[in-house]
Amino acid sequence: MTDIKQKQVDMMSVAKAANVSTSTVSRYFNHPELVKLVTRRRIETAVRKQGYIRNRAAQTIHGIRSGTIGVIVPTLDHAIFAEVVQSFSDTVAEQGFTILLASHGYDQQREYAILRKMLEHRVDGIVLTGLDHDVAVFRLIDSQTIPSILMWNYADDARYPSIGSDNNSAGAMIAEHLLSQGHRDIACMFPPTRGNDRAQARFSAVMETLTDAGVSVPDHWQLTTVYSISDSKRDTLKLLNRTDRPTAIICGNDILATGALYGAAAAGLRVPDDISITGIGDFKGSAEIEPALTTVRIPAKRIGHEAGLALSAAIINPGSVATGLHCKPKLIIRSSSRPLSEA
Amino acid sequence: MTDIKQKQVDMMSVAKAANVSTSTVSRYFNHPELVKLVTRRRIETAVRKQGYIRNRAAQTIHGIRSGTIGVIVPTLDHAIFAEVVQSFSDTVAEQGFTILLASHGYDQQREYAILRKMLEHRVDGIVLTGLDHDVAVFRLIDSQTIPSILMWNYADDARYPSIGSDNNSAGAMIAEHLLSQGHRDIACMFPPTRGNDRAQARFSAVMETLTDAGVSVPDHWQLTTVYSISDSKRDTLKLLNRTDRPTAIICGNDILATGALYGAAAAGLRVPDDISITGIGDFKGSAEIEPALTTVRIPAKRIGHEAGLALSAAIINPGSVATGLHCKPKLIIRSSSRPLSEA
DNA sequence: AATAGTTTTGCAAATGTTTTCATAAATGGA
DNA sequence: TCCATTTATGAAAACATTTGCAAAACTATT
Repeated sequence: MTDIKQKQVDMMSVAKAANVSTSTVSRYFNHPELVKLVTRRRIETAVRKQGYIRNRAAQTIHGIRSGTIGVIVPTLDHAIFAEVVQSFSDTVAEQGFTILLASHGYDQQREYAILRKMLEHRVDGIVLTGLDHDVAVFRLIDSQTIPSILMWNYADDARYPSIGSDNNSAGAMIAEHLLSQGHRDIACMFPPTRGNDRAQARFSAVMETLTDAGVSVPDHWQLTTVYSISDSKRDTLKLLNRTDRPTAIICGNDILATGALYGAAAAGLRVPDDISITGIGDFKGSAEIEPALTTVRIPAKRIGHEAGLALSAAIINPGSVATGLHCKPKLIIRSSSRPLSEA
Repeated sequence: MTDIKQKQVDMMSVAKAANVSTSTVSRYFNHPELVKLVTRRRIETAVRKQGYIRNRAAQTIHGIRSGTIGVIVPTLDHAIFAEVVQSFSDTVAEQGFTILLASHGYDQQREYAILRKMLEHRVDGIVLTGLDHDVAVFRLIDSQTIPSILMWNYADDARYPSIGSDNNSAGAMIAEHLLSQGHRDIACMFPPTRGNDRAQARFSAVMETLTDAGVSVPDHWQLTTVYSISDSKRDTLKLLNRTDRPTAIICGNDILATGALYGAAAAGLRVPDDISITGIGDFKGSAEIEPALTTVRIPAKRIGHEAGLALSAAIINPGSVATGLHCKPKLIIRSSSRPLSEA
C-alpha cells in the first residue's frame, strides 16, 4: 500500500485521467484543431499532472517520420568537422530534427555498420562526409527511400547531391598562389590520403598544378604527416634541417600548417622572409596566429547550414530532390606567404 | 504490371519468403540458438535478398532498449567538447549504442526542450555537460527511470553521478602556481560565466586563492572575453597597452590563453620574460605553441571514455547505480610562465 | 420542436515487432 | 515400434500509438 505502483504513463493513462479516449489524446497532439477547447484543457491538465511524454517509437511504426537525421563523420576530433556538425545540427534542429551522430575513424567497414544501425533507427535522412564511400554503402542507401546528401566536398557528378567545397580547386588555388609569387622549390605536407578523398583531391590538385607549371616536387619533399600539430612540427623541423631547403611549404590543412609554422620557428627561420607556409581550411585561430596564415577558406559553417537546409527540405517535401551546392573555397592571403625575393 | 509494387520489406515479408512465421524470424534475430540451422539459413537468404532492416522503433515499444544515448552539450564549436563527445561516442558504440546529440548554446530553456525531445525518442540514458542545470531539467529526468550522468565537471555532491574534473581545484592550482612564482600583479581573463558552471568555478577558485594570499585583482584587470582567439588577442592588447601592467595573466581556458599569447606578441612583449600567461584545459596544440603554454590539463578523452563506460554499465545493468569519478586535473608547467625576476 | 448540418468523439483496425503458450516434429531409449 | 523427452515452430496477444469511419453531440434554421 505504501509503495505506489509506478505505472508507466502512456496515452491510455492520460486518456483515462482526462476522461476521453486515446484517439482524442492522439488528436490533441497531432491535430489540436479537431479537439474542443474544453477537452483540450482537460487533456492538457492530465498530461501535465502525469508528466506524459509522447513515445516517438510508437509513432514511427505508423510511417510517421522519426524526426532524426543520421550524420556520419570521420571524426569529431578535427575542429573543422565539429564545426560543420554543429551548424548542421543547429539548422535541422529548427525544423524539429535531432541528429544521430557517429564517427567511423576513416574506416569504410565501420561506416557501413553505422549506416545499417541508423537505418534500423529509421532515420529520416542521411548525411555522409565526403564523396567516396564503399559501394555497399551506396547500395544500401539506394535500397531505401530516404534522402541523403554528401557533405563537405562538392562535385557535380557525385553519387548524391553534394554540398561543400571543391577540394581540387582549393588545392589548385593555393599552388597557383605560390607559383604566382615565384616559388619553384616547394615542399608538400599532406595527411594520409587513404579513405580521405578530401586530402586526396587537394594533394593531387596541388601536384598537378605544380607539374603543369613545370615544377616537380622531389620525393623527400613530399611529406605524409598525420593530423597533429606536434607531428607536423617535428616533420617540418626535420625537413628544414636538411641542406637543400624549399622556399615554400604547402600544407594539406591548417593544423599541419600551424605545426609547420612552429617547426620553422624552432628551426630558426622567419616566416615569410625565409620560407612561406600555407594551409587549407582557414580554421579558427589561423587568422590570429603569428604570422597570420595564408590559406584557402573552406566555409564549414555555411556548408553545415546549407546541408541542413537542403536535407530537411528534402525530407519534409518528399517529392523534391535535394540539389547539390558548391560553397566555393576562397584564397585568403595573409602574412605567412610572400613573393620570393630575388636571390 | 511493369512497375513492381515496392512493398515495404518488413518481418512479415521475410517470413513469407522463408516460409516461416514472423515469430521464427524474430527469434532468428534475437535468439538464434532456438532456431534450427536449416531454417536459419533459409531466413538469412530471405533477409539478404529482400534487404530487410530491422525496425528498432517497433522493438522499442516492447520496452526493449532503444540503443540510443542522449548527449547534450553547450556547443561543439569548442574543440574540447568535440573531443569529449568523440571519446564518449566511441566508447558507447562498442556496447552497441548510438548517440543522439544536441547542443543548447548555453541556453537553459533550450536544454529543457532538447531533453524532452530525447525522452520522446526513449533514449536509454542521458548525459549532461556540467553540474548546473535548470531545476526543471532535473525534475524531468527524475520523473523518468533512465540513468543519467553529468559529464565534464566533478563534485561529490552533484545531483547525479558526475564524471570529470573539479574546476575549482583547476583554478586554484593555476593561481597557486603563479603565486608560488612570486607574481602579485595578476590579471584574469575569463569567459562569461552565465550558464557556464565550469568557467564560474574556475574563476571563483582563482579569485579566492588570490585573495587568500592577499592579492587583489583590480577591476580593470578582470577581463570578460568570449571564447575566441581574436577577441582575447584584442582584449589582451588593450590591457597591455595601459601604463600599469600585470606580470601575469590567468586565462580561463587555453583558447583565451592562445589569444593572450598573440596579444602579448603584438604588444611587443616577450613571454615569459616580460609577462607570464597561463591557460586551463591543455587543448591540442597548447604544448606546441611558442612559447609552450603552462596550463592545467583537463583530461577530456579520459572523461568521455569513463563517462561512456559508467553510463553504458548503468543502462545494461539496471540495478547498479552509476558512480561518479574524479578525473583529476593536473598542472602542466611549460614555458609561458616563469618566476618573477627581482625588480 | 423538428430537421439538417456541423463539430466532436469513440470504436476498432492497423502498424511491426516480441513473447508466451501450445502444438508439432524430431530424437532417444526401451 | 512405441513412448517420453527434447527441440523447433506457429498462433495470438501485447506493445503504444494513429486513423478511417461512424456515432453522438451540438448549432442553426425553420
